[in-house]
Amino acid sequence: MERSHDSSPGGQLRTAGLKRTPGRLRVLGALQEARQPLSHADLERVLTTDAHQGLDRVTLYRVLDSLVAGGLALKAVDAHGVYRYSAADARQRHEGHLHFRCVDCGGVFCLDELPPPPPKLPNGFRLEAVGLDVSGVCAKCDLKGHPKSDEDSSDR
Amino acid sequence: MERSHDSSPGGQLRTAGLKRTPGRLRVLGALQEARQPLSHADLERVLTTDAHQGLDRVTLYRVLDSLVAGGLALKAVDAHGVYRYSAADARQRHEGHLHFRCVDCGGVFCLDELPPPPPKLPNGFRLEAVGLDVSGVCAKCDLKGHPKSDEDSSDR
DNA sequence: TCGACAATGCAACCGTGTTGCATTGGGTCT
DNA sequence: AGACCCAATGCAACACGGTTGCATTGTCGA
Ligand SMILES: [Mn+2]
Ligand SMILES: [Mn+2]
Ligand SMILES: [Zn+2]
Ligand SMILES: [Zn+2]
Repeated sequence: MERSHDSSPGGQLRTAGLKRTPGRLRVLGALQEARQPLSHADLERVLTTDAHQGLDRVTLYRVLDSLVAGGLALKAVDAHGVYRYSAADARQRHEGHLHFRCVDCGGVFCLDELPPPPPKLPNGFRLEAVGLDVSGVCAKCDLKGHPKSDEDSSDR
Repeated sequence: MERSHDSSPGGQLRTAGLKRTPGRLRVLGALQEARQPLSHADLERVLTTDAHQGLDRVTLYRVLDSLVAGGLALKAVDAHGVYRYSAADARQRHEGHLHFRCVDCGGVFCLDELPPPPPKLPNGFRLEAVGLDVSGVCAKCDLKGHPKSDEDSSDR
């Protein structure tokens, strides 16, 4: 039985014109399960189970490249300068509202607020993206003590 | 002659409680001259002249850390995952309006538009920063040919 | 002027991401 | 099913940004 519009990982790969390999299936599945964008390192961890051993480092990078090229995944830099990947369709479900990122625990929370209207640009300028980064400390992390003058404001 | 509120690099270092060393003076000066945020590599280039040889790589990183810690410089990740630094007071002059970043040439342009109002947060959440990232292609880069289906959309 | 302690230089290291190349394996055609 | 082609994989080596440890130098206050 074969549906022409298959929304399973396999069908999505076929639709995108990508070969359906074990690695791509597992990575795409992991991205769709994930509740936040995952880094390469995250994916190596989540793909290494008792059952399967993880992909080769380089292969994972190339799998991610192919998913991005095929429009099945999105790639963005996080606050530490590391690329994070998310399933494209998962991203669509978070298009109509803003998000808050906790700088302490890294958690991402959906807000009940609309994205800002696109700004007016000078003549000849072409707008491609408007990203609003709302960040701070979430309720749980705010309770767990903020030792007056936060000594541990280290990055990377 | 010594003013208590000295806005020169030397005075700013003193006010911030940082030792006034040649490296810090030159780096802070370079950041204040700069018209865009500079990366570590940018600074190595701009600090290496016929007159002076550049600081040691590691020292430059530590100088930048100290300026950030002292509140004299700001640190942010660019689209390629590289840290860029700007003088804090230079940044203040760009607080009342938005900016547009060209993803092609990297240029930053001031927009005649106000920052968005801070969003409402769930109870217990503490807002620390709201960053609006407006990006696309500037007028000059848009002219210089976009070969229909942009083959060169490579990152990093 | 002297001494304490911060800042520097140098070497070694780490994590992320890339490139080259030989080998494997998916998809397709017969 | 079998054969073929080229994309996908694994492995080694590399590039680059950024960090750590430690001995030496220099700032600044006593
Ligand atoms: Mn959401
Ligand atoms: Mn401006
Ligand atoms: Zn949190
Ligand atoms: Zn441009």
